[in-house]
Amino acid sequence: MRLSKNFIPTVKEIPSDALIPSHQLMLRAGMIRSLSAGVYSFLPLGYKILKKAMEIIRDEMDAIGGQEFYLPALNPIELWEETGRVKAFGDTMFHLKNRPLVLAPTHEEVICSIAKNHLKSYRDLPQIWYQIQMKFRNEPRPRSGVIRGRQFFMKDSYSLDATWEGLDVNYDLHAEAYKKMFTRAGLKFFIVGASSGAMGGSASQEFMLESESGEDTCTVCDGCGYAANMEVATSALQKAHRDNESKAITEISTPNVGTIDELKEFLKIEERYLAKSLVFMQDKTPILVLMMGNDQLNESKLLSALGSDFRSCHPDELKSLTGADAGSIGPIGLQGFKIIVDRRLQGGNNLVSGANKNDYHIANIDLQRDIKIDGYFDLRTVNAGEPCPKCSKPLRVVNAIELGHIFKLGTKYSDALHAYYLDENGKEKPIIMGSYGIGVERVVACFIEQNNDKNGIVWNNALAPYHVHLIQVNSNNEKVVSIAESLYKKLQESLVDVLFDDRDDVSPGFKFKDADLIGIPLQIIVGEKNVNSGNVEMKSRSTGKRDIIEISKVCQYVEKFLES
RNA sequence: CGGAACGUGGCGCAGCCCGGCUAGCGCACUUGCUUGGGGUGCAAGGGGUCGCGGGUUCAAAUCCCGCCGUUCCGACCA
Repeated sequence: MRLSKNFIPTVKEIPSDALIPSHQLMLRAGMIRSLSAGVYSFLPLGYKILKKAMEIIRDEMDAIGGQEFYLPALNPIELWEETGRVKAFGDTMFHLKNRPLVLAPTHEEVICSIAKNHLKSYRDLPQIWYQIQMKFRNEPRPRSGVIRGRQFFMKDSYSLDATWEGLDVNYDLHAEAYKKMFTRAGLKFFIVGASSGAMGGSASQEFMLESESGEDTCTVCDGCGYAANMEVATSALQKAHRDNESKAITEISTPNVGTIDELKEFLKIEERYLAKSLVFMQDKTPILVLMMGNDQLNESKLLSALGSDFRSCHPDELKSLTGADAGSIGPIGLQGFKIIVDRRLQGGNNLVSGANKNDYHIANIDLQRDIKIDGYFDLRTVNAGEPCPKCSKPLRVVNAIELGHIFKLGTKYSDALHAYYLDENGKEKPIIMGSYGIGVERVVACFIEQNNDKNGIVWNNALAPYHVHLIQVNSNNEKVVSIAESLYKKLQESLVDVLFDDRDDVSPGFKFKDADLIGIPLQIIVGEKNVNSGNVEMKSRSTGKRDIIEISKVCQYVEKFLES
């Protein structure tokens, strides 16, 4: 492709709205332009790269027997009413004003409606159905360029099975396919156990990429490779140990002591003896949550412990429910509360907690003796430096970008939409589903996040928009022009995809800067210096290494380079 | 949705606090010359409803009010 005739609008200056490297570079290299918040046009260069990413994904999906669909973005709203997801998505789903249609944010409903009409027998199963298409989500806050947009390409696949064992097989096939895709794309990723959240289902893993600009938080262990989303992460931190003797309960005066730190200072005791109380409302039931010391409650963990949504209490509500303000609330003497306790406190005795009376605490609480407890759960948030639950090395806490997510969905959607099949015994059963997503733009943006330098992007062969970047340095030199032209022709004949900088109105420095910015792995530089002795220069974008080679050996060199 | 900032030729910005000549600078663009291995140099040009609406004033890019847009922090994130 000739740069003189094609549209790759590179820019020198960094657009002020772009903060992260991938966003800045995608704009500067002429890959994308923004149209409005979270909505991007892909220009020819960017689209070419996006298609490369899709091709890798498609290839690995086909390899596990996936069948590609093209599904409608416009969905009748009634379909979404049936699964209750109009409400579940709420404002995140785009609604059309002049038809009862919504823009699909994902496609479980459509897949199910097809399955329901055509997969009637266990003999029709299993199936893997996938699509690589635009999804629409009215994100309240788009950010980080194409990493969180309001419309984006997603590879979504759905496994349809007759048995739970079959689901396990398809789930594992997807996990393996994902590893292959991301490895081929050159991404340094890790896999975490995750919360399946409101999506429902039994197991779920996320494919993550460590990045400062990530919106998820994960713990990772550099020792053994353990990694988990903070929503489910645990550590091998010591539990409360039980003193031999449980002392008698006593009320103690603690004037002006509100926080755990103040209490620790005031009583001069170890933090592990302190039980912090938090109050939530679930429907109309007040919930008291006990945490050790300064341990932070993780709301995702609480959500899975409670099973349904909850909210925190207003200050005046706290006072009327417990008789005290936050800071003096405790488990002793509460009426009508459900009490749940973090596992770290399990078995604890001689604990101090609020007395439900301002400025007073109760000492020597024995959880087994003094309180009726409705359950122990892991509720705390892991902190950096705590020991890994597998190997006890210190954990790191990192931000990460979610590239892909695989779920064992189960029968939630097939039940709601009556997608049933007949088993060997002629018995009607819901199809068992899995759902597996990948953010395509994220694959591209994440690659750039991990592969750039001060001059621009550094593509690998898998995602690079062109195989080689041919630079004709001196357009006024006939010999340079004729050699560059003949190399262009010859390379194209060898099926090499060439970006040819044949511009005659641009200085050499400008061309080199553009080449480094766009970041094609191999640059072929045709300049006066070398052609006079029958040579051209091959420059690797990643290493900066230059080889002077004979003109006749260019194709051979390129071939070898592309294989590596 | 809560908090904050910004909005001035295509891009990056100055001017605004303290109202007053024809709204400026760099990049990009056009033309000519120049240069030709790391965003050449010189010269001459074109391009602006100063986000939108209202108000104050003799006079508003500048002060006041409202709205819209964009970005950041938080909440949310299937």
